[in-house]
Amino acid sequence: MTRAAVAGLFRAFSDQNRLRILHVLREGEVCVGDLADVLRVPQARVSRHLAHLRRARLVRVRRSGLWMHYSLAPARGAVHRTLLGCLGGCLSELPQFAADARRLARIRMRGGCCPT
Amino acid sequence: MTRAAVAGLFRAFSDQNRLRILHVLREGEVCVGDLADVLRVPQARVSRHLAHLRRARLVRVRRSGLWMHYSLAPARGAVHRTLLGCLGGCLSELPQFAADARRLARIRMRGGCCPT
DNA sequence: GCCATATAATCGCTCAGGCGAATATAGTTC
DNA sequence: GAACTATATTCGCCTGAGCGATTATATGGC
Repeated sequence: MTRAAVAGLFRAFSDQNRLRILHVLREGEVCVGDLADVLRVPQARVSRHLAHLRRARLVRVRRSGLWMHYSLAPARGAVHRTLLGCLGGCLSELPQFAADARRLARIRMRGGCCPT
Repeated sequence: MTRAAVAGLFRAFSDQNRLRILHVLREGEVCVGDLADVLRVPQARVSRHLAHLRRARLVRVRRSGLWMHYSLAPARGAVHRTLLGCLGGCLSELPQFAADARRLARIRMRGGCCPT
Protein backbone atom coordinates (compact mmCIF):
# COMPACT_ATOMS: atom_id res chain seq x y z
CA MET A 1 0.00 0.00 0.00
CA THR A 2 1.48 3.26 -1.15
CA ARG A 3 1.23 6.68 0.49
CA ALA A 4 -0.96 7.91 -2.33
CA ALA A 5 -3.33 4.99 -1.84
CA VAL A 6 -3.69 5.74 1.86
CA ALA A 7 -4.33 9.42 1.18
CA GLY A 8 -6.89 8.39 -1.44
CA LEU A 9 -8.77 6.32 1.12
CA PHE A 10 -8.97 9.24 3.51
CA ARG A 11 -10.06 11.48 0.66
CA ALA A 12 -12.96 9.15 -0.10
CA PHE A 13 -14.06 9.65 3.51
CA SER A 14 -13.64 13.43 3.36
CA ASP A 15 -17.09 14.37 2.08
CA GLN A 16 -20.31 14.54 4.06
CA ASN A 17 -22.39 12.80 1.40
CA ARG A 18 -19.99 9.90 1.14
CA LEU A 19 -19.68 9.55 4.90
CA ARG A 20 -23.45 9.34 5.16
CA ILE A 21 -23.65 6.77 2.35
CA LEU A 22 -20.95 4.58 3.85
CA HIS A 23 -22.54 4.80 7.27
CA VAL A 24 -25.96 3.84 5.92
CA LEU A 25 -24.47 0.90 4.02
CA ARG A 26 -23.40 -0.64 7.32
CA GLU A 27 -27.02 -1.85 7.56
CA GLY A 28 -26.51 -3.95 4.41
CA GLU A 29 -27.33 -3.59 0.74
CA VAL A 30 -29.27 -0.47 -0.23
CA CYS A 31 -30.45 0.62 -3.67
CA VAL A 32 -29.79 4.10 -5.05
CA GLY A 33 -33.38 5.30 -4.74
CA ASP A 34 -33.53 4.38 -1.07
CA LEU A 35 -30.19 6.08 -0.46
CA ALA A 36 -31.51 9.27 -2.01
CA ASP A 37 -34.60 9.05 0.20
CA VAL A 38 -32.59 8.43 3.34
CA LEU A 39 -30.15 11.27 2.72
CA ARG A 40 -32.83 13.57 1.26
CA VAL A 41 -30.56 14.62 -1.60
CA PRO A 42 -31.09 14.45 -5.39
CA GLN A 43 -30.48 11.11 -7.09
CA ALA A 44 -27.77 12.50 -9.36
CA ARG A 45 -25.77 13.55 -6.33
CA VAL A 46 -26.01 10.09 -4.78
CA SER A 47 -24.91 8.47 -8.05
CA ARG A 48 -21.98 10.81 -8.38
CA HIS A 49 -20.67 10.02 -4.92
CA LEU A 50 -21.33 6.31 -5.38
CA ALA A 51 -19.13 6.49 -8.48
CA HIS A 52 -16.39 8.05 -6.36
CA LEU A 53 -16.74 5.28 -3.77
CA ARG A 54 -16.62 2.66 -6.52
CA ARG A 55 -13.40 4.12 -7.90
CA ALA A 56 -11.97 3.98 -4.38
CA ARG A 57 -13.15 0.33 -4.19
CA LEU A 58 -15.02 1.02 -0.98
CA VAL A 59 -18.38 -0.27 -2.22
CA ARG A 60 -19.70 -3.14 -4.29
CA VAL A 61 -22.59 -3.16 -6.73
CA ARG A 62 -25.07 -5.85 -7.58
CA ARG A 63 -27.63 -5.34 -10.33
CA SER A 64 -31.10 -6.78 -9.95
CA GLY A 65 -33.34 -5.72 -12.77
CA LEU A 66 -33.54 -1.96 -12.85
CA TRP A 67 -32.02 -1.55 -9.43
CA MET A 68 -28.43 -1.26 -8.36
CA HIS A 69 -27.79 -2.53 -4.85
CA TYR A 70 -24.74 -1.09 -3.14
CA SER A 71 -22.92 -2.58 -0.17
CA LEU A 72 -19.65 -2.05 1.66
CA ALA A 73 -16.63 -3.81 0.20
CA PRO A 74 -14.70 -6.03 2.63
CA ALA A 75 -11.63 -4.33 4.07
CA ARG A 76 -8.35 -4.68 2.21
CA GLY A 77 -5.56 -3.55 4.48
CA ALA A 78 -5.31 -2.08 7.94
CA VAL A 79 -6.30 1.49 7.07
CA HIS A 80 -9.42 0.34 5.29
CA ARG A 81 -10.34 -1.85 8.26
CA THR A 82 -9.87 1.03 10.69
CA LEU A 83 -12.00 3.36 8.61
CA LEU A 84 -14.80 0.82 8.36
CA GLY A 85 -14.63 0.36 12.11
CA CYS A 86 -14.98 4.12 12.55
CA LEU A 87 -18.27 4.10 10.67
CA GLY A 88 -19.90 2.01 13.36
CA GLY A 89 -17.70 2.93 16.29
CA CYS A 90 -17.62 6.73 16.02
CA LEU A 91 -20.17 7.96 13.53
CA SER A 92 -23.17 6.06 14.83
CA GLU A 93 -22.98 8.02 18.06
CA LEU A 94 -23.43 11.33 16.28
CA PRO A 95 -27.08 12.44 16.05
CA GLN A 96 -26.97 13.37 12.38
CA PHE A 97 -25.76 9.92 11.36
CA ALA A 98 -28.12 8.16 13.73
CA ALA A 99 -31.01 10.03 12.09
CA ASP A 100 -30.04 8.58 8.71
CA ALA A 101 -30.07 5.08 10.17
CA ARG A 102 -33.53 5.67 11.61
CA ARG A 103 -34.84 6.91 8.29
CA LEU A 104 -33.46 3.82 6.56
CA ALA A 105 -35.23 1.56 9.05
CA ARG A 106 -38.51 3.39 8.46
CA ILE A 107 -38.13 3.20 4.68
CA ARG A 108 -37.37 -0.50 4.85
CA MET A 109 -40.46 -1.18 6.92
CA ARG A 110 -42.50 0.40 4.15
CA GLY A 111 -40.76 -1.90 1.63
CA GLY A 112 -38.33 0.60 0.13
CA CYS A 113 -38.32 1.68 -3.48
CA CYS A 114 -37.24 -1.62 -4.99
CA PRO A 115 -37.99 -5.36 -4.73
CA THR A 116 -35.52 -8.06 -3.58
CA MET B 1 -19.56 17.12 16.43
CA THR B 2 -21.19 17.96 13.13
CA ARG B 3 -21.00 16.06 9.87
CA ALA B 4 -18.95 18.83 8.31
CA ALA B 5 -16.46 18.67 11.16
CA VAL B 6 -16.00 14.93 10.72
CA ALA B 7 -15.52 15.31 6.97
CA GLY B 8 -13.01 18.08 7.68
CA LEU B 9 -10.97 15.78 9.89
CA PHE B 10 -10.79 13.15 7.18
CA ARG B 11 -9.89 15.83 4.66
CA ALA B 12 -6.95 16.89 6.80
CA PHE B 13 -5.73 13.29 6.57
CA SER B 14 -6.27 13.12 2.81
CA ASP B 15 -2.90 14.43 1.66
CA GLN B 16 0.40 12.56 1.55
CA ASN B 17 2.43 15.42 2.99
CA ARG B 18 0.10 15.84 5.95
CA LEU B 19 -0.06 12.11 6.60
CA ARG B 20 3.72 12.00 6.71
CA ILE B 21 3.90 15.03 9.02
CA LEU B 22 1.32 13.61 11.43
CA HIS B 23 3.04 10.26 11.44
CA VAL B 24 6.44 11.80 12.18
CA LEU B 25 4.96 13.89 15.00
CA ARG B 26 4.08 10.69 16.84
CA GLU B 27 7.72 10.69 17.95
CA GLY B 28 7.16 13.96 19.79
CA GLU B 29 7.83 17.62 19.11
CA VAL B 30 9.63 18.40 15.85
CA CYS B 31 10.64 21.77 14.46
CA VAL B 32 9.83 22.84 10.91
CA GLY B 33 13.37 22.56 9.59
CA ASP B 34 13.70 18.99 10.81
CA LEU B 35 10.33 18.12 9.28
CA ALA B 36 11.50 19.44 5.92
CA ASP B 37 14.69 17.38 6.22
CA VAL B 38 12.82 14.23 7.16
CA LEU B 39 10.27 14.51 4.36
CA ARG B 40 12.81 15.89 1.89
CA VAL B 41 10.41 18.56 0.67
CA PRO B 42 10.78 22.37 0.50
CA GLN B 43 10.20 24.30 3.71
CA ALA B 44 7.35 26.35 2.22
CA ARG B 45 5.46 23.16 1.51
CA VAL B 46 5.86 21.95 5.07
CA SER B 47 4.69 25.29 6.44
CA ARG B 48 1.68 25.32 4.18
CA HIS B 49 0.55 21.88 5.30
CA LEU B 50 1.27 22.68 8.93
CA ALA B 51 -1.04 25.67 8.57
CA HIS B 52 -3.74 23.32 7.28
CA LEU B 53 -3.20 21.00 10.25
CA ARG B 54 -3.34 23.95 12.65
CA ARG B 55 -6.65 25.07 11.18
CA ALA B 56 -7.96 21.54 11.65
CA ARG B 57 -6.66 21.70 15.25
CA LEU B 58 -4.67 18.51 14.76
CA VAL B 59 -1.34 19.98 15.84
CA ARG B 60 -0.01 22.34 18.48
CA VAL B 61 2.78 24.86 18.21
CA ARG B 62 5.30 26.00 20.75
CA ARG B 63 7.70 28.78 19.94
CA SER B 64 11.24 28.65 21.27
CA GLY B 65 13.38 31.44 19.93
CA LEU B 66 13.43 31.25 16.17
CA TRP B 67 12.04 27.74 16.08
CA MET B 68 8.50 26.52 16.00
CA HIS B 69 8.04 23.12 17.57
CA TYR B 70 5.02 21.19 16.39
CA SER B 71 3.37 18.30 18.17
CA LEU B 72 0.16 16.30 17.90
CA ALA B 73 -2.87 17.78 19.63
CA PRO B 74 -4.61 15.49 22.11
CA ALA B 75 -7.69 13.82 20.65
CA ARG B 76 -11.02 15.59 20.95
CA GLY B 77 -13.75 13.12 20.10
CA ALA B 78 -13.92 9.55 18.94
CA VAL B 79 -13.08 10.17 15.28
CA HIS B 80 -9.98 12.14 16.17
CA ARG B 81 -8.88 9.39 18.56
CA THR B 82 -9.37 6.72 15.90
CA LEU B 83 -7.38 8.67 13.34
CA LEU B 84 -4.51 9.22 15.75
CA GLY B 85 -4.53 5.50 16.51
CA CYS B 86 -4.28 4.77 12.82
CA LEU B 87 -1.06 6.77 12.56
CA GLY B 88 0.72 4.30 14.79
CA GLY B 89 -1.39 1.25 14.18
CA CYS B 90 -1.61 1.20 10.39
CA LEU B 91 0.81 3.67 8.87
CA SER B 92 3.92 2.63 10.78
CA GLU B 93 3.78 -0.76 9.10
CA LEU B 94 4.06 0.76 5.64
CA PRO B 95 7.68 1.01 4.41
CA GLN B 96 7.40 4.59 3.17
CA PHE B 97 6.24 5.86 6.56
CA ALA B 98 8.75 3.72 8.44
CA ALA B 99 11.51 5.29 6.34
CA ASP B 100 10.46 8.76 7.54
CA ALA B 101 10.64 7.60 11.14
CA ARG B 102 14.16 6.24 10.58
CA ARG B 103 15.29 9.51 9.01
CA LEU B 104 13.95 11.43 12.00
CA ALA B 105 15.87 9.19 14.38
CA ARG B 106 19.07 9.75 12.41
CA ILE B 107 18.56 13.51 12.30
CA ARG B 108 17.92 13.62 16.04
CA MET B 109 21.11 11.73 16.78
CA ARG B 110 22.96 14.45 14.91
CA GLY B 111 21.18 17.04 17.04
CA GLY B 112 18.65 18.28 14.50
CA CYS B 113 18.49 21.80 13.13
CA CYS B 114 17.43 23.50 16.34
CA PRO B 115 18.27 23.57 20.06
CA THR B 116 15.85 22.42 22.85
C1' DG C 1 -40.46 -1.55 -31.47
C1' DC C 2 -41.96 1.72 -27.90
C1' DC C 3 -42.63 3.72 -23.51
C1' DA C 4 -41.63 3.95 -18.53
C1' DT C 5 -38.36 3.57 -14.86
C1' DA C 6 -33.79 3.45 -12.31
C1' DT C 7 -29.37 4.82 -12.52
C1' DA C 8 -25.24 6.95 -14.65
C1' DA C 9 -22.75 10.33 -17.17
C1' DT C 10 -22.10 15.00 -19.13
C1' DC C 11 -22.07 20.15 -19.22
C1' DG C 12 -21.07 24.58 -17.44
C1' DC C 13 -19.92 26.74 -13.39
C1' DT C 14 -17.54 27.67 -9.16
C1' DC C 15 -14.37 27.00 -5.50
C1' DA C 16 -10.86 24.58 -2.66
C1' DG C 17 -6.48 23.51 -2.61
C1' DG C 18 -2.04 21.61 -4.53
C1' DC C 19 2.50 23.47 -6.43
C1' DG C 20 7.06 26.44 -6.81
C1' DA C 21 8.83 30.96 -6.52
C1' DA C 22 9.15 34.93 -4.35
C1' DT C 23 8.34 37.85 -0.47
C1' DA C 24 6.98 39.03 4.30
C1' DT C 25 7.35 38.45 9.29
C1' DA C 26 9.39 37.60 13.68
C1' DG C 27 13.04 36.74 16.61
C1' DT C 28 18.30 36.75 17.57
C1' DT C 29 22.74 38.80 17.43
C1' DC C 30 25.86 42.23 16.94
C1' DG D 1 19.09 49.48 13.84
C1' DA D 2 21.25 46.27 10.44
C1' DA D 3 22.14 41.69 9.19
C1' DC D 4 20.91 37.02 9.60
C1' DT D 5 17.89 32.99 10.35
C1' DA D 6 13.61 30.21 10.78
C1' DT D 7 9.16 30.16 9.54
C1' DA D 8 4.92 31.94 7.32
C1' DT D 9 2.36 34.00 3.69
C1' DT D 10 1.27 35.57 -0.92
C1' DC D 11 1.14 35.19 -5.98
C1' DG D 12 -0.03 33.12 -10.26
C1' DC D 13 -1.05 28.83 -12.13
C1' DC D 14 -3.45 24.54 -12.65
C1' DT D 15 -6.06 20.39 -11.40
C1' DG D 16 -9.69 18.07 -8.80
C1' DA D 17 -13.99 18.02 -7.44
C1' DG D 18 -18.44 19.86 -5.66
C1' DC D 19 -23.11 21.43 -7.44
C1' DG D 20 -27.78 21.50 -10.25
C1' DA D 21 -29.66 20.64 -14.58
C1' DT D 22 -29.84 17.93 -18.30
C1' DT D 23 -29.14 14.02 -21.13
C1' DA D 24 -27.66 9.23 -21.92
C1' DT D 25 -27.80 4.29 -20.83
C1' DA D 26 -29.73 0.24 -19.39
C1' DT D 27 -33.64 -2.88 -18.22
C1' DG D 28 -38.54 -4.38 -18.11
C1' DG D 29 -43.34 -4.53 -19.71
C1' DC D 30 -46.50 -3.95 -23.33
